[in-house]
Amino acid sequence: MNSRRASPLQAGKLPAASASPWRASRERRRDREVKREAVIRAAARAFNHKGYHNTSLDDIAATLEVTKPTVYYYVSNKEQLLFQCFLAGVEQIRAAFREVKDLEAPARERLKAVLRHYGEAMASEFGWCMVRAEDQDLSPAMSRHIKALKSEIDQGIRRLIREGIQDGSIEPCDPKMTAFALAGALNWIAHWYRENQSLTGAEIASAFVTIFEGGLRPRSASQVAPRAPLRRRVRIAR
Amino acid sequence: MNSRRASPLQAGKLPAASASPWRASRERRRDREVKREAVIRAAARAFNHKGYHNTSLDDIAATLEVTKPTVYYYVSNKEQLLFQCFLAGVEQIRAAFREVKDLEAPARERLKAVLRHYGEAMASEFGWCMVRAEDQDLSPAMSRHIKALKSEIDQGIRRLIREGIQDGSIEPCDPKMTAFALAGALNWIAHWYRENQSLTGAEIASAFVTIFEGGLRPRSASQVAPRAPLRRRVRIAR
DNA sequence: TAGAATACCTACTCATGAGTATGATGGAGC
DNA sequence: GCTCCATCATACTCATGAGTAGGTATTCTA
Repeated sequence: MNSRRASPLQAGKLPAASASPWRASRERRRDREVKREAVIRAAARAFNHKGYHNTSLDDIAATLEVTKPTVYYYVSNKEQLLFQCFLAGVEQIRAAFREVKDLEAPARERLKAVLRHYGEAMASEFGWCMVRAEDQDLSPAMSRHIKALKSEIDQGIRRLIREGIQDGSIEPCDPKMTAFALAGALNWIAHWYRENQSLTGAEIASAFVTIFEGGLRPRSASQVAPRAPLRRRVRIAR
Repeated sequence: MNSRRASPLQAGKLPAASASPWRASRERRRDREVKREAVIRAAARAFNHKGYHNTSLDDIAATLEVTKPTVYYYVSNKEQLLFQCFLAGVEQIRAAFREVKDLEAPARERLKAVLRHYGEAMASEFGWCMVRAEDQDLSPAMSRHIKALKSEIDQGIRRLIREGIQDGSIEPCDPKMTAFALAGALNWIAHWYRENQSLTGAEIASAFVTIFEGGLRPRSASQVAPRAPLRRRVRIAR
């Protein structure tokens, strides 16, 4: 483990974003930040895979091929670790809001853009942490912090909906309930999405956006008269 | 199970569904089932409130004013307890499907009926358990069982969507993605809904159904031209 | 080249909580 | 009265996992 010796991969050809910065380059480079991020990323992966409570810090350390105290060298405790994962995910969504802020498009278009990024974030390795970082598992202070961030996003969505209703790009509706429905559908992605899925997060988000936009009720005025009698459900009574 | 002696509360005047059957009536009545259900209900409440891993069986016992071995007298282990809570919730949804099975209405109407019950179940005390009973926390066998039940529900929704597309009551769409979106929005209720909310589960479900049905894009052909220039977002350029 | 940091490891402590062994109590039936 | 069985409590065991104490090696700095 004690290898001085100039490393050849100094000028970063870092293969994948997932490799362990420890064993990857034997000699100790002290880019603390790189390693710290690797810890957080590994934690996110583990939480995503096994859940917060079923992941021990030993597990995370093993993934990185180090020991538990090393993990504690980069992060103060397990709760902090979850919190950092949460932040990493939320930041993606906040960026989406910023990106859209000064666009001149109607609100529905801006909302769609945000939702697409939102969905991508949910399908990322931090999705689970954003969705499952619960008050229940966190100290009161951290719980408040997380709630505030979540609320900020919720309010952002509601605002876009209200603006859409005003500028006529969105059908009048209850902004609160609509925001809940939208966020719920997208949050749920974090529950079922696994990498190596055929669709990317962005594609899923797009599909959802299309569904939400159009609605289930047919738009074509043809409104085919419900021809229920076609159904073959007479069968065994009882 | 062997209750000889006519029980006075046979013809149920059960005050609230929440009272403890133990201390509530000091003398021991041996309706094992009633007590067992009380255990499960108490567990569901506790899981709902504090999460599975943050709830000890001592907690649950304390709620019922008994001790842990008493809980183990009615249920074999913690996992079983979670599973029973899960079942209680899922059964409500399965009942909804059965109820709708032989209706002569167009598929969209049947779907709406199912979704309303679905939403109610999610707002019930078993909602959390249905949504959060994860593979991660369960033995492989139980995990398979739960997955099968979830899949059954998912497939049921997809089938209704397909039927709706066929009978013309639902706009053509991807049944799988649409089912995910619907279920996601409704499942999410279990995360944020708390009793003493102003809306009931059924009302929330109805609101969601309306949103899903109509879609965000305005239906009135008036299609107000996106008058984006109205917006006042020129401000500080970075 | 001698400290002084930095980065990491071995080997603990210690609380928590699931699950159990065993025994007490009290009513039912004879 | 005695026995059986259902019900419940006391008082454990035991594994797990968060977090730490203290030491070692490597690199930086003067």
